[in-house]
Amino acid sequence: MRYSKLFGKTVREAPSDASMDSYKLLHRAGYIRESTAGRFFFLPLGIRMQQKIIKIVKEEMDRAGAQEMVSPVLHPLELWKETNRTNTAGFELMRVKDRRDAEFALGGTAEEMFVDVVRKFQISYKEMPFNIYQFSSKFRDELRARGGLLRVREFIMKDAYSFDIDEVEFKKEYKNMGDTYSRIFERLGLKTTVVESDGGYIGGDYCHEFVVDSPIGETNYLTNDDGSYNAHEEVATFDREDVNSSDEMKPLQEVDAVRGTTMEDGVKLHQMPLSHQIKDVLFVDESGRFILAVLRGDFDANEVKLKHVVKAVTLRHATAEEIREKLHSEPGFISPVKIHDLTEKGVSLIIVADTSLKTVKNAYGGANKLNKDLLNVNYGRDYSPEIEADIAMGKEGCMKDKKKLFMKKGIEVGNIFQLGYHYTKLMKNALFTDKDGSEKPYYMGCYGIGIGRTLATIVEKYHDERGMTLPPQVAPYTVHLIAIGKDSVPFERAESVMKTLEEKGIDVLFDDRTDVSPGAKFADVDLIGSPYRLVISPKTGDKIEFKKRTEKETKLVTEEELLQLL
RNA sequence: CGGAGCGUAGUUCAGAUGGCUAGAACGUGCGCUUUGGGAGCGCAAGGUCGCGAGUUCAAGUCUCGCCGCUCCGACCA
Repeated sequence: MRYSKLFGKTVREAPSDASMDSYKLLHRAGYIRESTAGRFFFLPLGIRMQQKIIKIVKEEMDRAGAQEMVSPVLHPLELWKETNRTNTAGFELMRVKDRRDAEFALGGTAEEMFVDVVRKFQISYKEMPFNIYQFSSKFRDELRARGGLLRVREFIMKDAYSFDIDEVEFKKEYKNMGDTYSRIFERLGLKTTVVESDGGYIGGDYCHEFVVDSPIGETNYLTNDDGSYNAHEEVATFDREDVNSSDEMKPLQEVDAVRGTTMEDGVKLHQMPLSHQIKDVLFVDESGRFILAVLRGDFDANEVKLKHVVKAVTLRHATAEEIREKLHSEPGFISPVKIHDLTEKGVSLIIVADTSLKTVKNAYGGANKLNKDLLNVNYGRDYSPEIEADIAMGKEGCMKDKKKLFMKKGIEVGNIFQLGYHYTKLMKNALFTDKDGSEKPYYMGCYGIGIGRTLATIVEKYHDERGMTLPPQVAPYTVHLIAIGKDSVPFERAESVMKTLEEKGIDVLFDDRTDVSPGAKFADVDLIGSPYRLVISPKTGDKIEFKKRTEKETKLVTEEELLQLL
C-alpha cells in the first residue's frame, strides 16, 4: 500500500476532549474518526487492525468447535417480549418500526435470536452439543459514551451461544470457552485475569469477565497476593472481622444528637469509630416495595447483592419525602429499631441486615427522629431483620480465607456467562429430543468479546510517547517502508522491495511521498506503530535499514537477510 | 436523569466591558527552495460564528428556547 493513496491521514492534534491515550493515538494516526458520540468510523488502518483481531478470534473459536453464522441486526420485538427483556434489559433498547408498524429492537445482545433460530430446527441429542457465534454490530443506548472506543453506543462484538443437553455437559463447554478466551487474549498480546462477576440483565447464575489491568478501566475487582481469588467488587465475598461481639449488652438509650446527616457526623458527635455505627440505606424496588439495607458503618451497601437477595429487578434510593411520609422516619436518622411500628399502614417494608452486624455490640445510630440517636443498639435484641445476608460491597484491605484482598482496576474485554435454562424456559418450544424420546430445554451459555474495546485496550497497553508500538499479529501493516532522497533511485528501489515483500505475503505500507521531509515520515512511522521500519536512502547504499519499532538500534541488511528477519 | 462547562475555518484556539469588513497557528492547493527526526519563503482557497426567536442603531459577544458535545455523578459491561 502506498501511503500517498491511503485514505485517512495522520494529524498532529488529537480532539481537545480526548483524554485516553488509545483514543488520542487512534485518532492522530488515522485509524478512527468519531461520527456522533460513541459511534465511530473505522478508517482503512483501523479496519485492518480490527480484521486482524477478528481473524485471531475466529481461528480460536473455530478451533474450539464453534461455528460462525450471522443473525439480523433488527430483532423482532416479539422475541424480547417473550423473555420479558423489554422491561428487564439494563440498557435502554433501541427500537425501530418499519412502514407497516412492525416493531424491532436494534440488537444489543442476541440470546433470543439464537434461541429462535435453533428452535426452527428439530434437534436431537445426537447433534449436540453445538456452539454458534457471530461478529456483528451491537447497539447500546449508553447514557454516557466515553474513552474513545472503550465505551461506545455501537460496536462489533463476537457473541457465541452454546446449547447443551444438561449442566454437566455445559460445564465442559464453559471451561472450553474460558480456555479459548485465555488463548485468544494471549495471542492478541493481552494479559487477562478471569474475574467472577454478576450477569446483570443477561440472566443466569454465574459468569466470568476477562479483565486487562489498567488504571483507566471501569471494572473494579478484588484480588489477593497469590491471585487465587479474583472477583468483581459487586460479587466478592469476604470475612467480617469481629469488632466486639463478646462485650456485654448495655441498655438501649435515646440521646439528643444535633448533627448532620452523614456517617462522619455521627462519628464526630459520639466519638466512636465508624464500625460501631449502624448504616441504614433505604431503597425502593420496581413494585414500590421499600427495602431497608442495614450494615455495619464501615461497609457500603452492595446493590447487586441486595437485588439478588430480595429478588428485585431494579432498585433506586428512596427520596427524603418518602422517608418522612411513608416511613415516618428522618433522612440521616433512619434506624431498624421499631421502624415497622412507625411505617404508614399499607406500605411494604423489609429489613435486610448484613452479616457484619453480628460482629458488633452496643452500636449507635439514628432513632427515626430528627436530632435523636440511639446508643447500645444490639442486633437480635433491639431489632430483627426479615433477611440476614451478605449485602456489603467488597473493599480494599478486607480478608478472605486469611488472605488480604486488594482492589484492582481493569478493562473488561470479554465475558462468559452460564445461562442455564433461563431463555429456553421463557421461550416456547426451545426443546431438543433426548435419548428417551422426551423433549427437554437446552442448557445454555453465552460468550462475548468486544472487538473495538479489545482494539483500544491493545493500544492502551502498546504505546509510547511517540505513538503505537503494536505487536505484529495485530498491526495494520507489519512493515512500514520509507524512501528518502532527492532523486527517484531510492523510491524505485523501495517500490521493488515492497513488491518482493508483498509476494511473500508481508503487509507493507510504503511512504512514497516526495514532498514531505524525512522527519515527518519518521514521525508518522512511530505514530502508526508498525512493528518494523525499513528505510531506503542514499545513505543505505545497496542495503536496507531495518529497525524494530520498540528498539533504538538500526542495522543495514540485504534483501535476503531482511526476508529472514521477517 | 442530577451537577458543571463548551459549541467561531478541516484541526487546535483567540476574539474582556456589544462597534467585525471575524483572526492566528497547524493542515490543504499552487510556486520556489529543501531531503536522515514533524524545514523555509511567497501567494491562495477555506466561515449561514450549532439552530431558532428576541433585545438593540448595531449581536460571534446580551436574553430565552432547542440541538449537539465534554467532564463529574447516577446508570451500564
